[in-house]
Amino acid sequence: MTRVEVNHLIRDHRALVWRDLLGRHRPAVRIKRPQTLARNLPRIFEAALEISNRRGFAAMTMRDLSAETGLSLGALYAYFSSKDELLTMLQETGRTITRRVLTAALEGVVEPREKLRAAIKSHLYLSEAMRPWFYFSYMEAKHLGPEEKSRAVAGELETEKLFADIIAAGRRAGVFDAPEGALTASMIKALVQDWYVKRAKHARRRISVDRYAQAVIALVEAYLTTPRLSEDRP
Amino acid sequence: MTRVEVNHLIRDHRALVWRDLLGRHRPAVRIKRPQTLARNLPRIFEAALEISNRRGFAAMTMRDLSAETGLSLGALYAYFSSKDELLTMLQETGRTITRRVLTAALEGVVEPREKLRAAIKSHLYLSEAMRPWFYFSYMEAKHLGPEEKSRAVAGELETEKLFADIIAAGRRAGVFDAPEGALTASMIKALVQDWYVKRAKHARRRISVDRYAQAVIALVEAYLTTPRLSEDRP
DNA sequence: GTCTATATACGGATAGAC
DNA sequence: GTCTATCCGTATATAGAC
Repeated sequence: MTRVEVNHLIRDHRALVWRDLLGRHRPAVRIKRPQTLARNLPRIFEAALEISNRRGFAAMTMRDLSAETGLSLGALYAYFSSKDELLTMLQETGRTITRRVLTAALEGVVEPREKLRAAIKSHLYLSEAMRPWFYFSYMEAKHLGPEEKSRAVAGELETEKLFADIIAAGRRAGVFDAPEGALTASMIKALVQDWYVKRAKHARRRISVDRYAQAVIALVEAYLTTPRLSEDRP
Repeated sequence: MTRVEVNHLIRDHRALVWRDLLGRHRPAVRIKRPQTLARNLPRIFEAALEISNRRGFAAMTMRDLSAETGLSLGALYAYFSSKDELLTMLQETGRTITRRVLTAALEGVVEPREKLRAAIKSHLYLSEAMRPWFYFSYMEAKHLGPEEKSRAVAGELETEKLFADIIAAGRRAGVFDAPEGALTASMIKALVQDWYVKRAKHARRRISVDRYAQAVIALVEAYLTTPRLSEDRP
């Protein structure tokens, strides 16, 4: 799974994700012409992510968004019914695309070592291609309403389970020695998240996404394939 | 380094941290009697952390804080001059105590393996004892003003450098094989942060801090002590 | 569809009595 | 030191013209 392949998957799925999104928010979106929507909604989303990721969603005012997009306050409210709904729409987009692309990226890969590598890489490449969305989802998840928050948590666990299932399969196949499979999956997820949450730091150090991916893979594989020694302390 | 020892260190240093803090904010704090300060300021801080960690600092209103502490709006402003200064005070407290306790915890430990284990454990135990502060520092760091933000970043890097220095020393001593020392340090930090950022998840799974510490240590030691194979892909 | 102008409410912060 | 009452700015959201 290369960066280019992941980017192709993103392109393939993006249109479907937008359609899903609009389907779920029909009454709020008062714009009728698909062309207008396609021209402005992505700009609104990008601007909202940019401002929110700098100062936080709560601190972003509709006037900021208006200035950044070039649309008036009144116009903005034709694309969503409230600031809160904008938050929900943004979160949904990130979650949906993550699920779709990751599923597609792993289709057909069966050998556990290969599959684990592919899962780590495609997650990293995906987060690289859509960094603002990932960062936003991570930082603003707790500001969601109860039902949206529980969807966000479910999405997180789904991704984590993907790693856990690969490790479990590897154990059954005898290629992994994993005394803490679920915990290892959770640690992999933490490492992947750190890539996009601390993006600026890694960039300053000139760490490329491929080098980071290799480091994570090497770390995890050393753990999963080292014969466990019983001298390890309790 | 046990949990109990870390808790003792926290207790020993707490008073000094408070004094530092008040020294730096003298003009803003209008409360004169130390007793009154000692009774109310901790309550204000706890309440602020509790509300902020649930809904975000920006979304916390002074009226919320007033309700939660039982102090009136007017009274609150005798303890700090603005909501922004409250944010700064909260951040400073967490940073200062982290630096002091971690330094004290590693005093006298020299053997690299031992030292790395002690650093991981004491960081985890510390974050466990002061979870609200750690979570708050992590989530709200980006909402700080420029000079406070750069202090926060410096604090992060200081902690990370602590891990990096131990790994470098271990490499010189021949006990660690670390092709990516700095990156490994950054990954350890990410894993430690995940402990307190995703606290609820770990609690739900009944993962104790000791079990988590063991998993992180085992993961990292497997990587740092496995002879590197050149068959690893580029 | 998009604009300007505005209703309405809520937030941070202060004044001044006790 | 703490309270109540209030100032003043700014936020979200809407009305209605174009």
